[in-house]
Amino acid sequence: MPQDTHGDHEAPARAEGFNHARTAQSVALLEDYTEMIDDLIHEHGEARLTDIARLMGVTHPTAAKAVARLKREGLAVSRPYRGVFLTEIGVAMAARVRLRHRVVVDLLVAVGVPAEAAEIDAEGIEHHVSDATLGAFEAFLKARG
Amino acid sequence: MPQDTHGDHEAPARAEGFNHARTAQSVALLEDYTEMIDDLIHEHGEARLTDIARLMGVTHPTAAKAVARLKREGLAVSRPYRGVFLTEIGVAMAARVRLRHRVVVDLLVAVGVPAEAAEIDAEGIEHHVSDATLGAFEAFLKARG
DNA sequence: CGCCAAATGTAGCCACGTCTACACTTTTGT
DNA sequence: ACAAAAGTGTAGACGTGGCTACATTTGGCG
Repeated sequence: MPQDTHGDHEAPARAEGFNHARTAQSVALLEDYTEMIDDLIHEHGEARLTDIARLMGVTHPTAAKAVARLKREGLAVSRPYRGVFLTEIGVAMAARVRLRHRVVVDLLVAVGVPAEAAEIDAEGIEHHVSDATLGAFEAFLKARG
Repeated sequence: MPQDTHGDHEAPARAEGFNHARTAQSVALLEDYTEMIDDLIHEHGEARLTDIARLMGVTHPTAAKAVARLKREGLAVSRPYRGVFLTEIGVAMAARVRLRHRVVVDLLVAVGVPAEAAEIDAEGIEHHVSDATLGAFEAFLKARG
């Protein structure tokens, strides 16, 4: 819902973080669905709308709209009453998102967060982890082997 | 926008994290504005709508709507054409949010994230940090004093 | 004091994510 | 093969956060 038709005018530095967070939020949904679809395809050979909806914790029309957006953005394809599939770009995004998710969870655990909380919190945190931060996380994890 | 009228039906464990993240999102805006108002009051003695809007990186009607919601939720008070003030609850929330923000930034820096990226990313991350995770962060920071 | 600029309020629009309700396919089971 | 069940599509409603445009109030300055 950020629709961001404009940008920053002349936003003070303080606002940068907020605008950034709002933008991230708009991408988060794409990332989550993309990863979920990729998971389903790997596990069941196909991604059914009903399964997507159930696993995402939403109703099927909501999932359908999300898939429509994925298609609009060139991340997925599907034909009526058939499953959903990812495009090359979608697959790449899924891989990137999955890697980031694992790194975030690992880092949280590494600094002492209980595994269960780490999994839940990571779902929200990961979308706000920039490349710079991700790199630092990886370096930290590597350094303590 | 989660309107969450119901909850989980019977969401699989997988969905828990997503629902949690969606709920957090709905609270994030309240937290951000509350903290911003608190900051302004401390720095300038009052929180003007225009300043709030500018610092949040939005237009003034958007800030006005947010303030209206804060008032609805009992976090702030204001009279027409006067500044905005926090209720006791609002002040408490601001303090909690500020502490959490600082801990998150400190932790990011502690694991090697550049200060600038840490500040920006923290703005999005903090809203998804549960009490359990926050506690772990504090323990980690203390342990390496 | 009066007037104009700046601040605030209000109305109306759009996009989004969510839901319910209902229509229509596809699959399944007897 | 056909009816019932399951899956999918589509319409319509809501709340929210964003914006622009316009109305109103404050406040400062000549």
